[in-house]
Formats: sequence, C-alpha cells, structure tokens
Amino acid sequence: MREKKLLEKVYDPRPVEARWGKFWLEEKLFVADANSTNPKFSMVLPPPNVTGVLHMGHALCFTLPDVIVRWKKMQGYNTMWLPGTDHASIAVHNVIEQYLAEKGLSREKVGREEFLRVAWEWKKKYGGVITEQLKRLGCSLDWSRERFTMDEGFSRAVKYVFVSLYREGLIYRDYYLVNRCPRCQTVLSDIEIEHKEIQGKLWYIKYPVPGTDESIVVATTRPETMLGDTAVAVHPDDERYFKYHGKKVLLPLQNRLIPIITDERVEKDFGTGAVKVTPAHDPVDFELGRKHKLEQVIVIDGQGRMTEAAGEEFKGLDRFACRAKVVEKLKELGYLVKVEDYTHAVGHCYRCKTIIEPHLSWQWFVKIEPLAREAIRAVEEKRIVFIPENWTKTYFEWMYKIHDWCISRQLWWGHRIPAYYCQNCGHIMVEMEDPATCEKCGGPVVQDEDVLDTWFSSALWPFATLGWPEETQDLKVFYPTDLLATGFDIIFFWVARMIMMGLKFMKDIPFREVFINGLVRDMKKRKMSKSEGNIIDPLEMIEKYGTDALRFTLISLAVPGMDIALSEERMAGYRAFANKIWNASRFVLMNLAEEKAATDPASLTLPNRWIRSRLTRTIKQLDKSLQEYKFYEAAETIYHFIWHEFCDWYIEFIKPELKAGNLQTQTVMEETLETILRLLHPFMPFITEEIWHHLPETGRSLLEARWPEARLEWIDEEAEAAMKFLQEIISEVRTIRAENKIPVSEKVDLWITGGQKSQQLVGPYEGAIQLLARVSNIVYSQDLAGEKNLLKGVAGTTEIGIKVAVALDLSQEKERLEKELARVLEDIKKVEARINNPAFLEKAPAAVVEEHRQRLAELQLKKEKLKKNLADLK
RNA sequence: GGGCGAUUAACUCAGUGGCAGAGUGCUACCUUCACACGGUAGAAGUCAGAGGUUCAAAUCCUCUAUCGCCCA
Repeated sequence: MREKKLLEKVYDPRPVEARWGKFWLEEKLFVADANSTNPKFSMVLPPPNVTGVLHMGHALCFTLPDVIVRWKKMQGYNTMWLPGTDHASIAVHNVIEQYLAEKGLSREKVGREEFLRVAWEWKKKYGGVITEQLKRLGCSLDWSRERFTMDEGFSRAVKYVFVSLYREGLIYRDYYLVNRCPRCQTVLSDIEIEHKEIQGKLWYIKYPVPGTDESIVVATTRPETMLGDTAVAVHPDDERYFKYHGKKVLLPLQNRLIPIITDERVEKDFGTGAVKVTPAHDPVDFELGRKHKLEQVIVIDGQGRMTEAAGEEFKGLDRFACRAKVVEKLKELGYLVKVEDYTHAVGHCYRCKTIIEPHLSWQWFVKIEPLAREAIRAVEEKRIVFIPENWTKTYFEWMYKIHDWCISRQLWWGHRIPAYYCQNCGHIMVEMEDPATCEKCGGPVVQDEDVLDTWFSSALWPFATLGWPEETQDLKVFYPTDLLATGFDIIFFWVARMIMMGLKFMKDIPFREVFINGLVRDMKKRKMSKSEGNIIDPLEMIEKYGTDALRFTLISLAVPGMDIALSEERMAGYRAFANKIWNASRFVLMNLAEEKAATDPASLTLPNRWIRSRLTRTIKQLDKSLQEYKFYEAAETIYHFIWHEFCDWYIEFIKPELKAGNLQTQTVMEETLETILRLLHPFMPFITEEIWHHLPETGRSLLEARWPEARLEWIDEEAEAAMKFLQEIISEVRTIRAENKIPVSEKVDLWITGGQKSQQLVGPYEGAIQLLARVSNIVYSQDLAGEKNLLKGVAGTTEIGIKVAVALDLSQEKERLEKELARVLEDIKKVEARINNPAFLEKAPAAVVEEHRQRLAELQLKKEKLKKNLADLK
C-alpha cells in the first residue's frame, strides 16, 4: 500500500516557496554541466544594476524566460542560464558621492583610491540585494556561474577589447563636442540623452554692424551662449543679408568683432534667418565652426558654470543664472529686440534628468560603422531574429544612422581606460599591462583618469561571462546563446552592441533569438514611477499572493509586442487559481487508489477517455504556444484545461465511479493530475513541486521530470462528441431549473428523447447526470408527444424535458422559450441570407457551404421544437 | 517632421477572411461530502468612424479621428 500525504484545505504559498526555493539551490538543480552530451540551451540574464532593487520590469523580464528554461530543461536540454550584475558606473558613483557628502566629504577630498575602496565595500554589502530578490522569483539561474562586470576576468576581457580595437584603429581619441551632464559631472553618449519638449523662449538679439547704424538680429533659445559666439551665419541665397557678406558684427556685452559667414545649413525660415554661431556650445555650430575654421570659445565649464572667457561680469555664475543676467543686460543696453514663446526639444541626462550641456573636450570614441555593418548583416540574414519581428525595423533604423560612440566617462567607478600619456613627449600608449615608462622617450607616464561607459563592458556579457578571452569549455559549449529576453528600451544600449562585439570578437552572433517583452504599466497604462506613486512592488505582491500567482499574472498578460497593464485584482484571480489546483489535488489525493491499476484503453469509461483526449490536445497547444513565445496563450490554455475541463467536468463526472471503486478511473485521475503538474511547472514552479511531492512514486524534483509528450493515440473524437452531448444535457437541465426558479432541493425527473441511441450513450452515466443536474429518474423515450407538464429544452439536437412535482409559474418558462426562439430565428435569418446567395454557393469552398447547410438544418430543427414546446405551454 | 503601435463587453485583453471570445467585475440562486480563493445560471458588443476589395471583413486596402511610444 502506498503512502497517502493529504493536503491542507487552503494553500499557503509562503512556507512552500521558502522550502523549495532553498531546495533547488542546495541540490544545484539549476547548475549546468559543461561536459553533458545532451543538446544545450543557454541564455544570459540581462545583468541588473548592482544598485538596483527588484521591480516589476525585472519580474516580467526574468519570469518569461524562466518558463522557457524550465520547459527546455524538462525536455532534456542541458540548460544554462547565467546570472550576474552590472557595475552601473554612474548609479554607484551617485550613491557613493551621496554617502560621502553625508559625512561632509567629497570624492575630491578622499581621492581616487579611497573612493574606490568605499565603493567596493558598498558593493560587497549591498550588491547582493537584487540577487537575493531574484531568487524569490524562483528563476532557474545557474548561480555557480554568477558574474559581475567588474570582477577580475571580466575586467581583463574589457581591457583586451579596448586594446585590440585601438590597435585596429576602431578606437580613437578626439577633441570633440560631447554631451555632458553638469550634475553627474561626466560626458554621456548620444543615446544616453533623453529629448524632452520644453516650453522655452526665443530671444531676438541685435548685433550692430560697425560703421553703420544697422544691425543684424539673431534668434536664440540660449542667450547665455552668446558670450562665446565667434560668428553670425546666414544662408548664402538669403537676399536680405547679401549686403553683409564678408562684413563683421560687434558682439554685444563682449565687445568683440565676429565675422558674418554664409552656409547652406542655416535655415532661412528660422527666426530672422541669421543665427549666432557658438562652436564650443552647440552641435550644429560645432560643425559649422570646424568647416569655417572658427575659434572655439568655451564660456561654460563642465559643471555648468560660466568661465573666465565669459567675462568678468558673468564668470562663476550658473548657466541659468547667467542667462537671466545676460537677458537683463541686453535689455538694459537696448540689444534685446523681442522675446517669443518657443517650444523645443532639449536633451536631458537619462539618469538624473538634468539638462545636458554640450561640452568641448578630449574623449575616447569607438568608430562604429565597421562594427555596425556586420551587426546589420547578421539581422538582415536572419542569423538573429527579433520576436516580435517588428523590432527588427527599429533596430535597422538606429543602426543605419548610428554615430561614433563616446565611451569615456569622467568617473572613477568602472573600468579605467588603459591609455597612458608620456609626461615628456606626449606619446600615447594603450596597453594590457601598465607600462613603467614611455616606449619612445623613456619618460614617465600617467594613466588616463577616465573610465569606460558601462555599456562598453556589458556589450561583452554573452562571452566574457563564459571565460573569454580564455578558450574555456563553457565558451565552447554555451556560446552562442540561444535566446535573449529583454526590454525594448535597451535594444540600442545593449542588444545592438552585444551583437557588434560578439561578431567582432567571437566571430559569431551572441544569440539566435531576441525576445522583446513589453513595459509593465499600471492599470491606467501609465509608466510605474516613484513620483507617480503607482508602483506595484513585486516583493509585496509575492507576500500577498505568492510568487506563483505573480508569475502567472505576468505570463498571462505577456502578449508579444504589447505593454502590460498590471492590476492587483488579476493577481488575486491567479491566487484563486493556485488554490483551485491545490484543492483539486487534495481531492485526487483523498481518492487515490491503494495501488495503480493497468489502464486498458478498451475498457476505460467515457470521462477517462475524454480527459486523456483533452489532455493530449492541451499538450499540443502548449508546445505550440511556447515555441512561438505566446506566453499569454500558453497560460490561458493550461488555465482553461485545469479549471474548466479537469475540475469542472472530469472530477465532477467521475465521482460516482470513484465511489464504486473503479481502479482504472482512480489511476487515470492520478496520472492526469501528475501530467498537469508537469505541464504547469514552468509557470508555477513552487506549488507544482509541492503537490508533486505529495504524490506517491515521484523523484527528487519536478524539474527533473520529463515534459509530457502528446500521445496522439489518446485523441478520441468519439469520446469528445459523446461527452459534449452529456454536458449539453446537464447544462440544459440546469438552465431550465435556474430560469424557472426550481430550488436545488426540488428533485426533478428527466426525459431524454432519441430512444435507444440516447439510452446507450447516457445509460452508463446516469449517476453523474443525477448528481450534476440534480435529477432523480431518467426516462428514455422516442419523443415527448403525449407527455404533459414537462418543461422542455434541447441538448444539441436532442429534445429533453423535465417534470417537476410542484406547480410552476409557466410564464417564466414561456418567456425563456420565446427569448430563445427569437435568438434562433435571428440566426436562421443570417445563415439563410448566405445560403440563398448564388454567389456564395458558387465561390465559397464546399466545406464552408456544407457547414452552413448543416447549421441551418440544426437551427430549423431547434426552431420547430421550440415552437412546439411553446404551443404545448398554452 | 519620420517611424512604430493601439482603438473589440463595465475593466484588462485574445482573436491572420467563414457562428464575436477569455479573465475580472456585475446580477440571481446555492454553505451539496476538493475548493466561498467555491458552484450554477444569466445580463452585457455600432469590433473607433467613413469608404473600398470580397460570395463573405473585427480580420485585407485607403482615408479620418483619438491615445501612446521611439527617433529627429
């Protein structure tokens, strides 16, 4: 006799999740074997920032691939999903600076070495927060392979990449106008700038032409930059300014003469058609300045303060304070012509939202075009595919107009640029190992102060995590990875760059498929943000509803290409689902056979044949949905099967058989539940693992059980049709009861027409029908003629009737029948309209025509019966 | 300005040319021996609007409106 382990009445996720979460890790069930001979399935996790705390975006982005990984693992793949964290240069920098500030210190005061010591200490202490939170989601990550973008091996890989790209001429240093965040005090790359519409002003300023009483009026959104103007530009074809070509104007407040230049890039329609040119503080002006060899006067420094060059009156002022003062001064001196409201896009720092300042300085760049070319090709040739595939277009759009990538950052936390400058001769050396002296003159060298853009290192994530540049076994086995799941917001930042670097250094794509998940929003489709106060915290949801419910909610809302509107209600719904499974399992366990019996397909009863057939279809559908990454569809499929087929019909239907001690039924019931647990495991790993261990004869972990294969021989059309007939009878009786307000306590007799044929089908399941429809006697007859006091209905095409002992208000019944008749007539009209159309008969496929004919016949039959029943009532 | 997407039940969303669906919510009834985190039944739709293609359109095409997002 087998041991029976019964379940509590209500499912409590907390202890279950704690227990199995720990168990999976202790048993190393997520650890991949690089020497396995099984086919591999590998992925890398988008490394969250070390500073991060788990939010709903993570929860979604990590849950979806976990479904795939568990599914693959159960299919026998050697799965490897590599986790880790990203050093997040700016974010950590901000945290440490704040920490220092609280102690009255600053990074300048403590110095680089001490700063880094504090940062590492902080990382050790708090860097693991998100890692621990991740574990609560139940993700099957191989923690034995966990990496950090600044660990030793990784840093070496970064340095190696920098040195090789430099030697190949793909990394260069340039004095260039870049975006700088005055608050973060570092430059940023183009894509780290967020353009936002701002209600600004357009100031019209008069620049006098010396020797005349005329002047040229220029329009600007940034009057403070006029202090650094080195020219005024007009379009060469603009007749208004012909007479000024070759002349000079006097720059107000600075009393400098600056040239009037002509250039096609000037828009005649903007403002007055004449623009001021500030090469050191505007990207377009910078280009103009280079072309026309203009002087670059820097009037704003890296912190957004006015420089010496801005003049005695303005130096030291903040750029916005200076703007006010310049405007005031211009007005006072009569140079301000007018001010207009003007809306324009202004760049903001993506991290701290400060307005970006264009900043002229020496920086390091990646020459991107040769790398991008290969990366474009890989996607064009479909060696890498995006899912949903319309993201391909976004990818191409960006790649076609990509700019060189500024990779140096004026920060300390990160990978320090391995470039060394000779103090004597100025020679630059880029080396893997610190050089002692200059290779040319033997003079002393100093290393570049800057670190690299964090994305420069994360671009190497898929291979540097596997040990590259060493030729490790992991690298051989697991690269390229099979799937990358991430959000669309980092396609440019990360995905594209991983493709470039993978192709460059591994000579192969980093992943075959890129699954782009939507953004998690609140119920009103707003982004979740702290300032809006609309954040739904995944950890809080886990506490309230359980991890499985959270996971299932996210999965069932994950329609590819769509953002997710998350609501707590939904989560409560899936907690109920978990409880439903729990109780269905509870029922199964209570009714388990002493020993399993052999199941003989020939002697199985209808509900057993039916549930196996439905189960098989469910497995087929699940595989299809998961293959296509239609998570919502997979979730719906398994949800519907468990709740509305297994629980609502199968369990209810077999109750009489269980009471009679049908061993085969007990066995099919147990096996079906066991299969359900396997199917549901990737979606709800905790509860399934827990229930599974309550079943007799199981193994170490459900994760090691095989994913069920669809047994096509179990598909049984006949059983499905027969079962449908029984379901229709039961539903019809229930409907008649409800509509006529016949109390549950009132037993009724049931007439079923169709004579022997019906009796043959229904006979063996009278017990179930009596139970489910609350019927006492069942009578089979050819038709209902001559039977009085029957409430009549139709199950499929078979007429049925019920007889009640008590007197009834027949007006209810009449109303019900009339309503149904109206509906049928409506349908008949629709189908007839089609079938009477000769064009339809001629052009529609035969099968469709036949289908319509049959439907019409059924409807007409139903109509006749309803009419007759109505007449009988009168 | 360029691009992408959305508009289907009260809400959130499925639905790639052939009977308009699901979950939640709502209404009524039910503490029936797995489950009230439950059961049964029911109501609920101008598939954004206008044209077109087709025997047949929520679905394909064109235009319009509204709302998002990305890039300039």
